Amino acid sequence: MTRPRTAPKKRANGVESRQRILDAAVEIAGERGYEGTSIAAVSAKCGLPASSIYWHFQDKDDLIAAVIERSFEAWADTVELPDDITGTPLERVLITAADVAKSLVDAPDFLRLGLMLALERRPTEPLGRTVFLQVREVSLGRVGEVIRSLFPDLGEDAVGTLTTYAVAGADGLFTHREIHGDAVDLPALFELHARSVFDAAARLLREAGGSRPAPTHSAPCR
Amino acid sequence: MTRPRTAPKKRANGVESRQRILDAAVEIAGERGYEGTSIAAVSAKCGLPASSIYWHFQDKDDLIAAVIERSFEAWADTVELPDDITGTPLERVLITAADVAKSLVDAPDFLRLGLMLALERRPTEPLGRTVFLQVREVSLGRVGEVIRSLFPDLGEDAVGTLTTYAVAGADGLFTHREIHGDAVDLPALFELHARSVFDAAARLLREAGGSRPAPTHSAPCR
Amino acid sequence: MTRPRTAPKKRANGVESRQRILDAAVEIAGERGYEGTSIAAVSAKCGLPASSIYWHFQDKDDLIAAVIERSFEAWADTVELPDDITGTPLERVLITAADVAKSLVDAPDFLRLGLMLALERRPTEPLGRTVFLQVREVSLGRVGEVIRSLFPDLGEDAVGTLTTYAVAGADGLFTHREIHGDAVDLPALFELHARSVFDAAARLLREAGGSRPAPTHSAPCR
Amino acid sequence: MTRPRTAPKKRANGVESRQRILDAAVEIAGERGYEGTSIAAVSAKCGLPASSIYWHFQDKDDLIAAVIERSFEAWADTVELPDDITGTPLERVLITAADVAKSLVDAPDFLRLGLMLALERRPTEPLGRTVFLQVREVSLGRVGEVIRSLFPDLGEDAVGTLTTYAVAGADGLFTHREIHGDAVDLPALFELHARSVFDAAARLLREAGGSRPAPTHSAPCR
DNA sequence: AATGAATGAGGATTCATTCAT
DNA sequence: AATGAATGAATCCTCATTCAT
Repeated sequence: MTRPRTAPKKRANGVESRQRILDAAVEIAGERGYEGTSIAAVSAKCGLPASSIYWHFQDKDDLIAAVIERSFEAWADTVELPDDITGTPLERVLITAADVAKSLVDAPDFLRLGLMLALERRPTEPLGRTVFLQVREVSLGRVGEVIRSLFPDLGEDAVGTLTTYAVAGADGLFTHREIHGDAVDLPALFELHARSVFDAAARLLREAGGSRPAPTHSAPCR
Repeated sequence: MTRPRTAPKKRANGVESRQRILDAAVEIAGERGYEGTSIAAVSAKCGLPASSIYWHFQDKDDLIAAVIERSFEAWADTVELPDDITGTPLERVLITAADVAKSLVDAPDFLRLGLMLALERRPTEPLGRTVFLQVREVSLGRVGEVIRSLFPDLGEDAVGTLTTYAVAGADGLFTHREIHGDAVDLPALFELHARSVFDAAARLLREAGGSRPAPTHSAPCR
Repeated sequence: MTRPRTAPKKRANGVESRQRILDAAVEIAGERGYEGTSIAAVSAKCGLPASSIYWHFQDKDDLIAAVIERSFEAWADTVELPDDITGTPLERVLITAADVAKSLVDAPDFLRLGLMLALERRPTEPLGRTVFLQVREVSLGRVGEVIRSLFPDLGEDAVGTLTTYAVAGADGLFTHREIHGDAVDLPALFELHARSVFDAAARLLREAGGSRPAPTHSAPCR
Repeated sequence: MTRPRTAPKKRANGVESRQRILDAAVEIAGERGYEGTSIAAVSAKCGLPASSIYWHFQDKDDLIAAVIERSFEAWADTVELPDDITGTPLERVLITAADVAKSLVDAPDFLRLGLMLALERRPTEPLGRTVFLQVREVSLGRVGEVIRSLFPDLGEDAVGTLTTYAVAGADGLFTHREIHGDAVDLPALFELHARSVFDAAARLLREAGGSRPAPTHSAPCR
């Protein structure tokens, strides 16, 4: 009765169907959100009957969650936060931002769908939302690491605030591009944002670094 | 095949009914998005039968659009961009940001629903999405004015870029709070964002001010 | 509480509304039949609110019946069976047929709608169907008279059969034209039909007129 | 928001279910026409839930079209235009007419429904109407063949006119019987009609036969 | 590893009609 | 003489899901 959540070695073939379903689902869910994604529509798009979808996934919730999971993984593979520690902090921030900007232009499905789910507030939270929050936590963690490594003298609270600000800004810029279309120059806006985060870090460092032990905004913002 | 007839309960009062419907709809649509908002649910919440909703609104699309319109107007009344030109530009930026932050904590329905709709990409665009984009344009216009008045020396391209960045950042921070709940300190993050925008403006001014004819980032980002 | 079924002398104005409603209703009912004619559609077409329609007509049944009645009257005014008894019987048959053909080309609403209603077999017969059957009986009567006057020697049974055949043929040709469009040359077909009826009359006369007192088809067909 | 699950009563048998649905639909549609045929009524009559009807048919339009198609096929199987070429032309015309008359008494559903649909003029033509027009064209073709084989000397125009007249007359007589009930002696009327068509053929033959090149009614009527 | 057929609940929307004004 | 507002029942159709095969 266990369903192959991870691909079953090489007995194969069911795997392809599963991929076909996910391919169809990611497209529809990215277009229409959770409620708008009907099993019938996915079935029509992937060519497999609805009952086959239920062979591969427990229910709609499970399907959407898998969509987000896979889409996030694909995105995470795209983004490769640079490990090489050459260049000034600002240079490294800018390179990282450019990298993220490019990845969001290429594979935005998971984020679009994830944000849609995240903005909803339905009484019984869909599994997909939980998954998105988890992978988002992963992203926040990585961004936090980058910031921490770039500004080792920052306190944890400041790192938290900056991380939140960096990620939220990225969300906002991504959303803006989704709204206004390809004309939006995402890389340029990300560079602007990267500079802002960098400046903010410097500001916080200055505030905390001086002799004043109690800077105004030392408490983390989330 | 004749239908039975029953006496109506209340005496007709169109305006009030319309408001009741909108009140119910804004609540549900803010929670569950476009598809998740069923006429039956709105009917149950406002007490009027579904058919009465169709007396006041052409269809679900029309209803959602009206929800966004009214909710935006309510929000726009809440935000009062300060006309008093006292204080330094930074002070004024901070005050404005605080004002917006507060308004978004209080009346976020239109923005949450609007962003949900904006992120969707369904083939036949819902009317509500169009309305949201319109009111968003209004917001962008006002923010642009504020920026222009604060930094009169900025070129139009820079104003455009800054406006985009300011609004997108606000969207991102708002979204972040919707995701992570009331624990997120929206006013503090908005203050941080305000400083970023201010610094970015200064930076752009510096770049443009030095060797006037060839600023690095003169092209607007959208 | 009595509704003005016949136009109320000259207190006037309500009369015009009534006509507007009937104009709209005849158009829609002619297009879509009984069930397909919704009060809302009539209301939209005539510009008066649905409730006003109920001021003028008791219910939908009543409205449709009035439509048929008025439409029949308009048609009956169009057809003027020639009273002048000049010409041979065949000539007179042909003239009559030409007249009817022309009238059916010009004002076919009542017949189209009537036939639609007549073909239905719903358990509770609509008033409109009854009205149509009544006016149809009137038509049959007149045709019978014409036939009787043209062939005074025919027995009543033969007159009945011929009448039925003449009218049914007209229905069929009319229907054919409704199906196949304006390309159908209704006058020519009516002339053909008229000749057929004339020949049939002659045939029946011959059969009955000989010394054989028991012609094969003396019983009327309906 | 999860739906409850109940066990299905019978084991799946697609073909039989499809027939059951069509059986129910033909009965209702024959009685009440297109608009009067509600899916709920069909569901009630065939015992399958409405949603199951939508498994077998795309929508109501598709169902009605299938009803017409099947009903026509059943009727076409009933009518067997006699292949044996014994007897005089008149005898053969009479036999054919008798055959058709009998078939129309027995299986009139497709024709009644078809005529109802054909008389309608709704802006978006129902699929069923199209199907009816197609099968009607088939019938017209066959009748045309019979006429052509019986009167080989007739020109094509005359064949066309006679075919139209024969079929339209049949429609009219059928309609008459639908209106006035079983008392109408359809076979007798069809015999009368058959004689008329025969006489008309003879007349056309005579006209054309005299001064070959210029027959009075050489243009076909449709 | 799949799928054809089915199903009850619920989706948006329209229906004919009423009644207070 | 008319109408704005309302209403319960019905409309067509889609939903997520199940289960025997």
